[in-house]
Amino acid sequence: MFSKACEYALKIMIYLRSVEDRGKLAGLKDIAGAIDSPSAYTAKILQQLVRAKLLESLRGPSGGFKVVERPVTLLEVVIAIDGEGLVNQCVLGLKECGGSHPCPAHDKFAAIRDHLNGVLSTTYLSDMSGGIISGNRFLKT
Amino acid sequence: MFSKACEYALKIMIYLRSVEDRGKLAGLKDIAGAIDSPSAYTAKILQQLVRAKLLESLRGPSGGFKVVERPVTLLEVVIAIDGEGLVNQCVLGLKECGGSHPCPAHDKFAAIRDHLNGVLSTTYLSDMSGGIISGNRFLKT
DNA sequence: ACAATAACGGACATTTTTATCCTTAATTAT
DNA sequence: ATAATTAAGGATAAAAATGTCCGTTATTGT
Repeated sequence: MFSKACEYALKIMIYLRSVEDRGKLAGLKDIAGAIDSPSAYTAKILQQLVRAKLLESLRGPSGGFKVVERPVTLLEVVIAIDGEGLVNQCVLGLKECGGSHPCPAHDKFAAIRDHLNGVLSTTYLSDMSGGIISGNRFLKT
Repeated sequence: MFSKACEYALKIMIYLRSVEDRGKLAGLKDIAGAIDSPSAYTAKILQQLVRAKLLESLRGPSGGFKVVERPVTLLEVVIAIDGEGLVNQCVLGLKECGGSHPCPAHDKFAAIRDHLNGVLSTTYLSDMSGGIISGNRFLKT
């Protein structure tokens, strides 16, 4: 469904939201440990998220990353890493699908895409971070 | 959502079902033309579908491919090419997700997966082929 | 039997994704 | 100022997905 990079990105964002809820910020090693991801690759994804303006970074000792102030949806994270394909492209790969030129699966998958879109666009990082803080939800193993 | 190979596979199966509805069978070139896919790569996917027992092949002049007799669902095609990951793995990539060890997104995505699973497992090739035959639905451009 | 046809299968090539390494730049604390 | 720390960025490597090429095998029609 999502690329590996996007899975990491979602976990990063949820984790950072949970850290920030506790008034802290986290560095690369901390993050990679928390989500069990390869550190150097995680650094690349963090950079993408900073460029996409979903994260802010601070260099130097006691530096690290934190989520921007405004509420952030899962959809924003997915689009920042995987692009809009999942949410607006034909499942059979047709360039133009819909209107007078639909693929055979168009209607059934339009409903699924709407469902997915609905969840992604109305779920905020803050909806996910509570379970991490309370220890009822997990980001690894 | 699906790999390119799986997109091709779904188009192949729907196309072949529509051809067979008209009492014919189709060869590689015919198929690749109908779904606008690279011929050699398409051949590899056809082989996978034969091995998965979703297609039967006939060699020699007037040979080609046809869908097996029994009804085939979209889910069978997806699993044959992309495996069961989409349908039973955690969207955040957790090995174990659910029960006492769920990821933060578990519930919301379980619903989406159920929806997807429902559509894939109850939609048959024959449900898709009519639109191709009548020319109201398309497999390319 | 023979030639033509079409699927099969292995090897190879290209592209994309995932992952690592190492140097540079910025910031902090001493 | 200096040393330590941490993100940024470029180059490279490894793996997986996508795509191509070509010889082999089975089948058909003549």
